Amino acid sequence: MRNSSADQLILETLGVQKSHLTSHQIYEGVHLRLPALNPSTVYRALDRLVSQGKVTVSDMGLGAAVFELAGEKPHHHLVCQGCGYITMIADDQIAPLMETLEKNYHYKIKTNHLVLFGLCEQCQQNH
Amino acid sequence: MRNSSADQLILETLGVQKSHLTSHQIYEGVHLRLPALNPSTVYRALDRLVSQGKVTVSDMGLGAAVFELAGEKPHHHLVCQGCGYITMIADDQIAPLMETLEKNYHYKIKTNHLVLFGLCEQCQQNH
DNA sequence: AATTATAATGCAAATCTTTGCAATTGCAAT
DNA sequence: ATTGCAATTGCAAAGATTTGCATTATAATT
Repeated sequence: MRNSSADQLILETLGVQKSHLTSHQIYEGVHLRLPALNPSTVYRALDRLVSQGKVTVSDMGLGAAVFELAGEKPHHHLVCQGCGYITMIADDQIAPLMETLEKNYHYKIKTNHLVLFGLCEQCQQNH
Repeated sequence: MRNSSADQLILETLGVQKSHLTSHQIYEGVHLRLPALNPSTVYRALDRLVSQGKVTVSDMGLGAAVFELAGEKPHHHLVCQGCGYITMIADDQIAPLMETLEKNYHYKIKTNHLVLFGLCEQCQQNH
């Protein structure tokens, strides 16, 4: 494992934007600052960072996975499959489960962003 | 919403294989039985089924999202980012959380497959 | 049965992502 | 400083997925 400039750029980009970025958005952002950088380099660097646990991925049902810095404050979402509305879930509700799992399975969980799909109250009725 | 033959084929394929299939694997499977079917039709049908809640998606860190029939018995995984080993999590451990969330947020949760990433006991030490 | 509105499909092009291989770079050991 | 090894990168090609638009099929209505 080596200190790569692509990795650095990606980490900075994620650090600045602090939002959920798709791989392509990341490529675009990095490309602005260093146009010479090849797409495949960016995609490969992203893979690396994820498997190193420095970056996390989640699927928010947007058609593409989204990335963010690992170590950001854990936060979670409910996504309604009826209307698309996204609700935040406080980490208080999730953290205890994570701790239980870590204890039961002797695991150190890195996932800091859960996305759960379902139907909101309204969309259950409109069914 | 209409009864489409592509949808039927996909549901049957998922029903037979009962495993986690990527969109491309699904396309291949369906293509075997009906070679005339266009890729874009399959991908669009898959989208449709997901947003209708008949099929669920999850990212297992394999580089591609995996699909399965909604309504299958809920099951969950821990994926180790060190060695890649996959541990099953009993639904007993997860179900209570889901119920709590459903109550607190008046939601009907459809996600039946959680995938959490982290480090197993060994890989924490080898760090 | 004919008509209409809407959903699903095919096709081709565009876009996004992955992969193989050769060239380059960074790091450590000499 | 030089050397050697392994990781990273660029490039080009292949592969996967999405999109726009015209066409076809479906279901409901008349």
